[in-house]
Amino acid sequence: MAGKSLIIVESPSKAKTINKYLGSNFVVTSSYGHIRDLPDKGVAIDIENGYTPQYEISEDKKKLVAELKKLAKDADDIYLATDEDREGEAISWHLCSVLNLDPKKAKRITYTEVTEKAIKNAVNNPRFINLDLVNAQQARRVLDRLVGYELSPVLWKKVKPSLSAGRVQSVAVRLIVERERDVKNFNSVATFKVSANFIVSEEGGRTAVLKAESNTKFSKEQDALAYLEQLKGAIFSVKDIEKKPAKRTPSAPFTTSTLQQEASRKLGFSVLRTMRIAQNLYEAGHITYMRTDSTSLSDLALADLATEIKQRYGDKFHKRRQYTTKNENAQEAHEAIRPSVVSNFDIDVERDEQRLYELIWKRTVASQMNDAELERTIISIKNDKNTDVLSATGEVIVFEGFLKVYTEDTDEEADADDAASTLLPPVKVGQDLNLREMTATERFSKPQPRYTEASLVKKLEELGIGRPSTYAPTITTVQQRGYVVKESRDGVERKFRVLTLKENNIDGVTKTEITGAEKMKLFPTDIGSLVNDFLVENFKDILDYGFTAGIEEQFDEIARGKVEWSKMIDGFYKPFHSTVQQTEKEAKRVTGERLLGDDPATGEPVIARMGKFGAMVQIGKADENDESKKPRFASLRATQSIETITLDEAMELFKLPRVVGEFEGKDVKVSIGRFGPYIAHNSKFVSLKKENDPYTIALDECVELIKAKREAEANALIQDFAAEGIQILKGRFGPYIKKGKDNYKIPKGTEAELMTLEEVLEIVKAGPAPKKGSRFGKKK
DNA sequence: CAGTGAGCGAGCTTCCGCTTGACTT
Repeated sequence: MAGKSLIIVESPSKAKTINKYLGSNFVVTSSYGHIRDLPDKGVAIDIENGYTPQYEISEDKKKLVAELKKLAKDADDIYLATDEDREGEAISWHLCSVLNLDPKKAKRITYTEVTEKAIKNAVNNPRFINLDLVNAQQARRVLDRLVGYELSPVLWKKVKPSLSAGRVQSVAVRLIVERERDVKNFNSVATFKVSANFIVSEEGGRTAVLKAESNTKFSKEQDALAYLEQLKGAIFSVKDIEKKPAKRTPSAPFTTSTLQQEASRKLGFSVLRTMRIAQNLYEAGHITYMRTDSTSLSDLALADLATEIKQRYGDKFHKRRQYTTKNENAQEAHEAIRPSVVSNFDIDVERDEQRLYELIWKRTVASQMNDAELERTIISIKNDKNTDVLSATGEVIVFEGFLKVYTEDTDEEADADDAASTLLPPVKVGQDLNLREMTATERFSKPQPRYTEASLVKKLEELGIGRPSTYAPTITTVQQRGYVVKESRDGVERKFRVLTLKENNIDGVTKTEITGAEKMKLFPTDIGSLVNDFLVENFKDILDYGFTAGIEEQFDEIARGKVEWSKMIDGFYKPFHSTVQQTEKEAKRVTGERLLGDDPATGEPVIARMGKFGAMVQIGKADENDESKKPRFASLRATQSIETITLDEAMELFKLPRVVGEFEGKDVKVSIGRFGPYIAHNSKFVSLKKENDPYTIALDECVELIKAKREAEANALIQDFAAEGIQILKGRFGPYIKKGKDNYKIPKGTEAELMTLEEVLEIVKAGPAPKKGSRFGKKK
């Protein structure tokens, strides 16, 4: 390694690419993101001493850091090439600290595009670490820790253990809670909209239909009826034909957020799935980096795109465009998400990867294509009975431009009556038109739609909350905490009136439609609403939609060297901490308690509230003076909520646990537990199937389930050391050892059937396997 | 596709932002 230079980047795939560009005098390796951070345990900030963070090398990075140290020791020169943003600057600074480099002298290089020219240019022009930018990152990190680790314990005390709050997740939950309330409180207004179909004779004796609409709307059916009455026998004619040119412009290339939105709309992917697939494409070298907030393309990419478009579609389809990023918070450390090699349209990957790649390819190519030119035609139609004018709108494409490749979808459901992009039959001004029928249809105003994962990401980005690397994990977190659920819900039937004028006759019919049906939308849970209301009431500032934008401005001041970071934090923390203390002292426990009515049997009050293990209903209240007076409890079903459950529904819940009968001399009891409905029999438990109703299931059905479970257990038993109370069982991940409540892993390559008692005891002695941690950020 | 089934007595939970890998109890 003597005479060689070491370059450290953040992503290993990037390291691989850069390695190809630089000669053998360079060794390119990666830090895999941050290498040091605050430990999980405790606040780990010395608040009294200038908020000094107590950084640690993360457990899973120790091995990596040791390797980096070794490489650094042997290198002549070290270039810190982490991303050109706040976090990247901090990573370089942490690298200095673990590699014993002087941050004032270390060589820091940056580039926003991974091309040979950009990399070589960067290596030839190193700078020093920007300590102001590092301090802005430290302020960000410390503030997030203080908010998260002081707010969460307040929730443990006042609401329920293990809950969490934070600058980003709590605002995400607030958006969903408030949108849900808007939807529930929305007053739908009915209006009658008028449309008409005319018959137009075309050359050759054929006829075409011209569809037109009136701008006049009626709030009452009788007014709509009067309008139609008035037009009985009317003669309609073309009043005017107006033609206007119009154009459409392509969208900017993908950022993380817009990719997540379009993959959701066009492919139905969750944001997590989109990111996983994009990661695969990135690692295989098919696309550029997928966590980016930038819409810009490298000069190299622009040139390749020009060649590709001209060759595929012709010169007039190409238009060079460089997009500026609208988002004020963008840090633009990378390019937009684009194909690495634009001439590759077909790549050899899995189907989902292919579909996402195609989307990226088309979006990128379209972004460098010419506007689509359209001609919009508006035909106005008058009549001899009133002054109302109907109009028919049509659109024809004069020049396809980028539409040849790509159209962006919108979140709004397309109106089925939308007349856009239709060709209108040929008519002349003054020409009479034959009315086939005219209808006045009752339509209802709609509330703002509930959020999908992707539209929530869009909203968060607009508010400047969260980063490309955290959108998907944030959405997972709020669901994991039980604040939010993603599900589909059935709609309800709604009646609407349709009045039809046909052949001088008016008919009124009542039709039904389904309204309010939702597909994979985000809904708040009881605990989500409860926690949100508590936080909004007591920590209004932090839950404010503008909070992040406000502190980002202060971080910018730090980055510009105008403000000392610990002073900024002090200004935030002093009032925040005193609010925390005051809330802990004064705020009442939040249970969302709601009185449903009285128990018909005993006359005692029945309430719904949040308990330690979730939403529940309760009959009677505990009495300190009377030990014998214990309330009865029952958990709510997953589909029920504290805010909407009725007394009758609550009383149903108390029918469990239910003794169905006897089997082998023991009671067969049915109840609903933490994991859903189950049968308890002879101190064993059997889960009910989806189709079994715990309130009505019969004894023979229960017995069947018990027998089935016994058989499954017998099949799962590989070895039984009854004397020691140890069993070897067949599990989901292969065989494992079970003793009492503990499970033990069997080493790879060991034949479970042939294990001796001695071998098993050896494993048991070594202790049970550690509990499963979360997917990201493994616990020790 | 195994296991879990309570209603605080113990200790623990928790943030946001960078990154990918190991093969689960």
